[in-house]
Amino acid sequence: MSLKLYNDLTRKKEPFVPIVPGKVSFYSCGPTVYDYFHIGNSRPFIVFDVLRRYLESKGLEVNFVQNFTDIDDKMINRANDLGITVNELAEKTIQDYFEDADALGIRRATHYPRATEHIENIIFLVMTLIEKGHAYEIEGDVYFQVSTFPEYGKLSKQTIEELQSGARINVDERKKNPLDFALWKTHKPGEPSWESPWGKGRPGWHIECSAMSMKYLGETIDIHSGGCDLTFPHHENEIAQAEAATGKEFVRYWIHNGYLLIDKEKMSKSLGNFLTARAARLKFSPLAIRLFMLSAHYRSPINFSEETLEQAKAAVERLLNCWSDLQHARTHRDLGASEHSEQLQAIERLFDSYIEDMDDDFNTAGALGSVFEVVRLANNYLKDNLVLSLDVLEKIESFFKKIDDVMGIMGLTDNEQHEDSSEIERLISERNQARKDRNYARADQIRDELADRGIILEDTSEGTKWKIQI
RNA sequence: GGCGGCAUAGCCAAGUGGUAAGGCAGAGGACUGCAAAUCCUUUAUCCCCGGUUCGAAUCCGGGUGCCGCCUCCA
Repeated sequence: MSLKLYNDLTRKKEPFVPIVPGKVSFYSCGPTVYDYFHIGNSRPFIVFDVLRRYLESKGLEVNFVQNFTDIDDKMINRANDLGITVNELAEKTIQDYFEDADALGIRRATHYPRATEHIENIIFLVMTLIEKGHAYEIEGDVYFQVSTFPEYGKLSKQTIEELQSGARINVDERKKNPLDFALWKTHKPGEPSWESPWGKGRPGWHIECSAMSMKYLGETIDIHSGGCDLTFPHHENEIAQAEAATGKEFVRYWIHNGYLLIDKEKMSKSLGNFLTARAARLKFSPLAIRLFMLSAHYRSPINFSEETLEQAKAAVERLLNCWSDLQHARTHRDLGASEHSEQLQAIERLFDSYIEDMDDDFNTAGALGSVFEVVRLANNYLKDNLVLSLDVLEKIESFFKKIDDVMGIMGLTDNEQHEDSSEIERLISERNQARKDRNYARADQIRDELADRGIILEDTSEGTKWKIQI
């Protein structure tokens, strides 16, 4: 059993075989840091975080690189609007990025290269392309000449001619071909610029990813990911730049996530129909947002709505309730050495099924099915057996820990519980004494106080359970 | 015009040849100081038409509808 990934380059599912056994080089296109990222932007961050974690769970060492685009038109315009420098804007936005990404359980990448810190690498790459006849300079601008790269269009499955016929852009008359794209842009007054062989200027957008990917991961890497709207032109151009320069294959597996829609429309800043990830995570729990993102296949469009998020939240609560019931049972039930091999085998089968789905092009929605089947198994097990097998309990707990370590939907590993459980237990005892004394006013008071702290109490036939509200 | 995706129960969503996972909501039941919460059980023949096949949601042809890329965009 091994991982298969849908490769957009071949439009087929292919067995994933890393270049270097045991290691994975993974470049994921990151944000342009001019504003908070919105919940649509967070889809690739979350799903590729999960893919990265899954690879690691298989024992692979993943070198995960995500860039920050910190110089382009949007950066310049926004900085001007705010009356700050482009660098100040970048610093502030990157800080905000980490605040939101961390809160959403997105693990830190191995490297976060920024375009402005790799100007030398970029210039060197542009020089190489000029030397090799793939690029030309006009009045301080440098363009990539697509006609010199016959494979141009191989990712978007279009020929240069087909791409031209559909072009809607206003053609810059100086370019040799409308599809030629800027590698270097000449300096304009009031814009940040760097010295280069072509005068002062700044890099084009696409070149940074090629340059930084090669710097941190090598000329040929395993995986390059991004939103499907980056397929053309961004990733097509990255391929052209890198492969024209090195003569080697740039990326083995290209993977793209589908859009997040809102009211059936693409969520985007230009349409103005966006919700920032910050607002979303404050309104819904990060765990619910993650489960929502994983509830559909990563390549399918997914519709964001109040209703779908509430559904995800309820699903997370089901997981968490099961977990807290298991913890309660551990301390309140007899743990006999009784044989429950049927359960053990069933859990193993469900874990295999989870792996099978994840291995099949990262089918998180299918994998979640197995997760919830374990929930039902666990609930039934607790319901049907007064004396529990420690083996079974540990097997179930281990299952949840493993899937949570990859999906991050239960907060078992990343969100440490900061509540003082002994304090809570003490209040619960006090409340139960009050209940025995029929002092329900005091009992309810304690329950309300804990509720204010986000602790939910549940009275059951085997005592009072507590859990944290998400 | 070119390229591509999608259509499965009230909602979300797996499933690519053998009579449809899972989640949410709903209904019934259990538990309970009322309540809440929780748990259990339960709910579909897969957009339409035609074809291939012993057998199709799953393959082929046609149709309808929705969406995306070809311009900055995750």
